[in-house]
Amino acid sequence: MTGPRGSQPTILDVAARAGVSKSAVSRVLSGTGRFSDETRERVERAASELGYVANAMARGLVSGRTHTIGMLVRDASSMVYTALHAVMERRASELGYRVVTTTGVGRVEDEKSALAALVSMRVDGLVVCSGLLPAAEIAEFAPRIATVVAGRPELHPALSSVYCDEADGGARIADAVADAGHTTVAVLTVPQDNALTQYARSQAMVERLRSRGVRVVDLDASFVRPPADIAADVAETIARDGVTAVMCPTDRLMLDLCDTLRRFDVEVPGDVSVTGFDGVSPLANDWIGFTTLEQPIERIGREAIDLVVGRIEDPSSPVEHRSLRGRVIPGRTLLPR
Amino acid sequence: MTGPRGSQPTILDVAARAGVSKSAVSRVLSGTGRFSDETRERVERAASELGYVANAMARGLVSGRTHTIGMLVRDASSMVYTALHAVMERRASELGYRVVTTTGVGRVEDEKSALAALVSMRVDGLVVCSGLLPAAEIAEFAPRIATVVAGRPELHPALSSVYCDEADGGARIADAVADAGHTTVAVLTVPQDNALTQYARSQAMVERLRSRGVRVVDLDASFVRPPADIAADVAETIARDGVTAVMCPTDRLMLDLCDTLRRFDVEVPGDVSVTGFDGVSPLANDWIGFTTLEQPIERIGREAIDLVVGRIEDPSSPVEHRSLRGRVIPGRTLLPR
DNA sequence: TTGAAAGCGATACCAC
DNA sequence: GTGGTATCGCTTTCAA
Repeated sequence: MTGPRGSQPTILDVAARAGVSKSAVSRVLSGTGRFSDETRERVERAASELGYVANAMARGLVSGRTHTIGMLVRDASSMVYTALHAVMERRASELGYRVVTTTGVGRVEDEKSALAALVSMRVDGLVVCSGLLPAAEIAEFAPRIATVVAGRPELHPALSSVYCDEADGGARIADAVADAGHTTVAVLTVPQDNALTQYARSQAMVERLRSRGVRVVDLDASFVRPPADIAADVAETIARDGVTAVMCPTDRLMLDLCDTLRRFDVEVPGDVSVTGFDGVSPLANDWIGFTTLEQPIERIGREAIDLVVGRIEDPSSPVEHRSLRGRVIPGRTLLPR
Repeated sequence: MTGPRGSQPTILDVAARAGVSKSAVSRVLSGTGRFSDETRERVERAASELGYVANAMARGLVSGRTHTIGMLVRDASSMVYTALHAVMERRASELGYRVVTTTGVGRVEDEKSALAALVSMRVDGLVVCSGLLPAAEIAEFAPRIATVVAGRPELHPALSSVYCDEADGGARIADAVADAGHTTVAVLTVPQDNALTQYARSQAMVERLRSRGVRVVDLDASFVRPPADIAADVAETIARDGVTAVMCPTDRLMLDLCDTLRRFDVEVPGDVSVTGFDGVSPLANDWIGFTTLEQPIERIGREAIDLVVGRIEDPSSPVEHRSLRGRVIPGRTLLPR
């Protein structure tokens, strides 16, 4: 180590050790330009002996490119974002990009700063996977960085997006419930500003149920309400209104509901049928048996990456909005009636 | 926008617009040094009008600090890593750091390059959450970057680590099985080089069971084997050896097993009891009812961050190894016998 | 309090 | 083929 304690070796250290100029080192290590075999060998040896790792900041500063896509996720512990993350990472690496992920810790302010952090790193492209941050905040960077919104319908004219068709999904799972013969159904709904997508799908469920002549009870499932309170409402509506099925906007909420309902001596699916939404592993599993709508996560992730990379490599490529359909997964939490 | 199309405004653009020098802008925006109120106001206005976001590369290049912790996770779709991610993000932000996450896509080679990518970004610290990458590969960077291994016991002298006490955990869950009266038990085991931690916990289970006089059938659960094959082995050993309980090294594997066992007409827990390991939400849920060992994810994540930040801010702070105990979560997949 | 100037570590365009 | 030099955007002395 040449520099002060704790500092990393630079291209100059490598050059000195190899007995060549730093230009030569740069050429060899980046594989551009010409150099002799001997130069290559000496440089490579020196670099590996020194444990040299090029400084991406310096490199990005001059080249203006980082070959990195920044991904903003809403909640690192959500399975949906998690699944998206994995898919995107894979696709990006196929295309020669690296993905770095950051997340707000739930608050809008944090997400803004997380997004700014990504921008400050000068990632080549941005994929936003969060139904929290308003489109305007995201669009602010769009003129300067290729930006795609994934997993949420966002028809902003400056932002491309890929998402599950929530209206179709909500309608289909509602059809499954209606087809099973339920005539009085509770739908858990979150406020629009809690989560756009969840709101949209619940609305679609309500609408389709009504159009099929099903009586609908709308229940408040705001994020701030403890699952126990929601379960209490559900238990009450079962007793009072004769509800025989409950539709949830996410599998996660469905799980919490199934869990807490037991405290009210309500068993799923014995006493009431329940459906979810997302269909992401590991909850989407035959043994668990959730009846749910599976989002096309694989395609969403893949196409989101394809869209950003497309825009990175050709900034003139048009904004696109891709709506992808999910499919109903039948399970044992929905019983015919 | 001053520069060429698509480029971001620089400190010079802000300076020009505010009618001050770039030094002044730098001082105001980073809040260091002295400046008049008027200067501050003009700079702030110019910056926000331009949508200026400082270039972290340029900044980091000169300051030598990024205030960023790089996190390497093995598998972005694993719930354990995902949970760790969320915890770390939260703790880091409390301490004034940002976390960026990368992941290999499963192969050792990819993890090495993902780690190198983090190093090349010159993150201030590294948290490695992967049982895949050999310690030597990780340790290579340790002299120059504060490095902590989380979620896996790593006693390498250059690396701090925080992890769940696998031996204790394996023994405790094994005790639960033995206490329930099972006398012939199958333990699913993965090869050591598939996953150190999983290997360790399975070994601990086997050992404890044997020491309690339980007959143990060791079953191969290599990552490469399809769950159906594993389930077939389990079904066979139930029929042939009279196994009444199966212990799995992860909840995930447990779930796959429960699922595929049904194809062999083996019901859980009716025909056989099953236990898992990890206890991470959402699978750790009363309704699902897994009997498992809950890892202290919250503490692991928090302490990992505390350790890296400690070493970032005081490089002379000693290497530490913290072993944290988990606890058994009773569930309905383990029946007394 | 302010601005000019010197780098940080790499790349790229030069002559040689 | 090779090495010098300007340059990327910013922070940080250092004079003024």
